[in-house]
Amino acid sequence: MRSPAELTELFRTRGLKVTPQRQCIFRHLHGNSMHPTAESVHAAAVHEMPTISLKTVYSTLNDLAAMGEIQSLDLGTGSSRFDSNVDAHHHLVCNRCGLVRDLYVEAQVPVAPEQLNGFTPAATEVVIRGLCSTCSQQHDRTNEGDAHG
Amino acid sequence: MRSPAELTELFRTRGLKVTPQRQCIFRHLHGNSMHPTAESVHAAAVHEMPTISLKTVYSTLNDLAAMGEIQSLDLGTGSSRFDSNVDAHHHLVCNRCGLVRDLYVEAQVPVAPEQLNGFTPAATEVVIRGLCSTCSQQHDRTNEGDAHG
DNA sequence: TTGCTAATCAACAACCATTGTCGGTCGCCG
DNA sequence: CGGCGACCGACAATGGTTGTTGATTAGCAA
Repeated sequence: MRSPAELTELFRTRGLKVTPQRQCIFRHLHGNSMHPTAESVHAAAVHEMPTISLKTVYSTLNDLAAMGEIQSLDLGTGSSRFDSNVDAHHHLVCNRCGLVRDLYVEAQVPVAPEQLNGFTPAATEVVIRGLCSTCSQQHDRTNEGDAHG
Repeated sequence: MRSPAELTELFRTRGLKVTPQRQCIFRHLHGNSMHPTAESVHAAAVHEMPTISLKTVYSTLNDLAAMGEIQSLDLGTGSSRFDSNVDAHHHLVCNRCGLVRDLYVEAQVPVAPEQLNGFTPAATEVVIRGLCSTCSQQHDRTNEGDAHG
């Protein structure tokens, strides 16, 4: 996504006011590769602005997503995650802790035209599910423990 | 998924009772490639059993998914969809009407080990989003109309 | 056939993520 | 400076899903 300064410009151009709340959200998203939920953006923002409301966070995130400045992801982890990375990329998702990591890979999906059968593809999303490094190690230990039991 | 008869056996083996409700759900899932939601399974089942409850449908679907007989999909269409196809395959999803189609493709996702960085992959899901044939045509007409206005 | 027990039902409440509403206040920016 | 958009708090409402309760039904093993 663009820098907070650029987003400030963009919002002004669109007739949207650049409030401290929005700037706060811009800053928390910029360079953030954690794929935060609205809740966690709010939690982070509250440290700076104790009275910022979850509602404001949601609407600002939706505004940004509508402008294409961030991406809204539904990875089946219960709540939407917001990705400040708009480049073409895919995702690794931990089945245990829900961690999401960006994955830069050119996926080859050789779809024959007759398989499309009239379907017009627009975007290809690849999600690799598994266990993140932390959960992998915990899983190993769990297995060891089971083996002894 | 297996045939209703096989599922009947499986349920008995597991100590689960084979009720008319469950059999009705088995039948409606078998060979169904529509990726129905719990709601739509319920709607179909009600035609045969007017008093079958949505709750029963949910719990039976969850039982089947826990046994690996069907697959629960979250494709960002609002509600979970249940896929009676457990083979390795991917999905086409219509951005407009939410239609889901199976896609049999061997996706090549060349992930370098250093990209995994400790992540242990278990499954790769590919979702191609776009417009189904029906919505594609409607979209074309809409564009024509816009061009005239 | 009987009896245990799981399954089901209806009706309802609760959950979670998200959005809407409202009245009142604040403050961005032309 | 002033209009209007944004914000707040507080709350209700949505939609999908799960839990609860108490009564009834019925699968299936003995």
